[in-house]
Amino acid sequence: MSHKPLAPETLRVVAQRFKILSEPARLEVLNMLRKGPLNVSELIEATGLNQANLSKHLQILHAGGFVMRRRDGLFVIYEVADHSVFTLCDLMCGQLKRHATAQVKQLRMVR
Amino acid sequence: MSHKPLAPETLRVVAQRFKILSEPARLEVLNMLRKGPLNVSELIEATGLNQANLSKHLQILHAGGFVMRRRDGLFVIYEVADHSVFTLCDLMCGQLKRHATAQVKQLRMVR
DNA sequence: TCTCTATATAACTACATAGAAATATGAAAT
DNA sequence: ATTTCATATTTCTATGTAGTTATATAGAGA
Repeated sequence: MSHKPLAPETLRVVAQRFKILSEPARLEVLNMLRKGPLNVSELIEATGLNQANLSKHLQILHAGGFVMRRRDGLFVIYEVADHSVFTLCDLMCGQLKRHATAQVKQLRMVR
Repeated sequence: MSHKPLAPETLRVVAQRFKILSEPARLEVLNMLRKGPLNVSELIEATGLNQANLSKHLQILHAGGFVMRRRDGLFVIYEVADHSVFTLCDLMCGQLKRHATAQVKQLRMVR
């Protein structure tokens, strides 16, 4: 009756990737990069995050392979590595809407 | 040049949903429920989680609308509410594989 | 070389949460 | 009513990490 157990290691690495997307700041960074590459200074302006904090988030996104980077003189330019991340976000939004709708219906039944 | 800013509230709730999926234990619970509904006792056995801990994870999954529950006598039966969560996981796995492959290629270039 | 600018890292604090143990709730059965 | 079983909740501890400040690195130019 039980389902084939996924390797604990698999569960860990997948969960870890979800964790990277579980910060509003990082989602905003990805969203800002949706239209195209930006350097760190532009991202500071676009997101309002302070330099050190943004840099940390960028390292995390980069380590997870969500963004690529290249140096251009003094600047470092970041860009989305895998646009399927936006598919993920859209799916998540869809679930969110369905869940919210279900909750509203539930409330209506109570009244 | 900057992208349309998403409402901070939107970013927060989407990030919060990703956070729910960012725990190996919760992913395992969902995976165990993939084939069909199970009660808590069966889930304890299937996952190896202790009762209190599993119960907490189930509350979190339920609050997020990932699972539904119903009582059956002494038992409480949980079931996946929205199977699109598995689409999310599959997408994440795909990204993971591409990222891993890219890293291997990168290593080859260094040698 | 020294200096300036852009970005990264270290060190720290504050807060969130996973896990475990103890206790509470709730439904059935005697 | 009380006992028993299944599940939920509370309380506590330990760990992880976001944000901030201060400092380090790296490249460009004088």
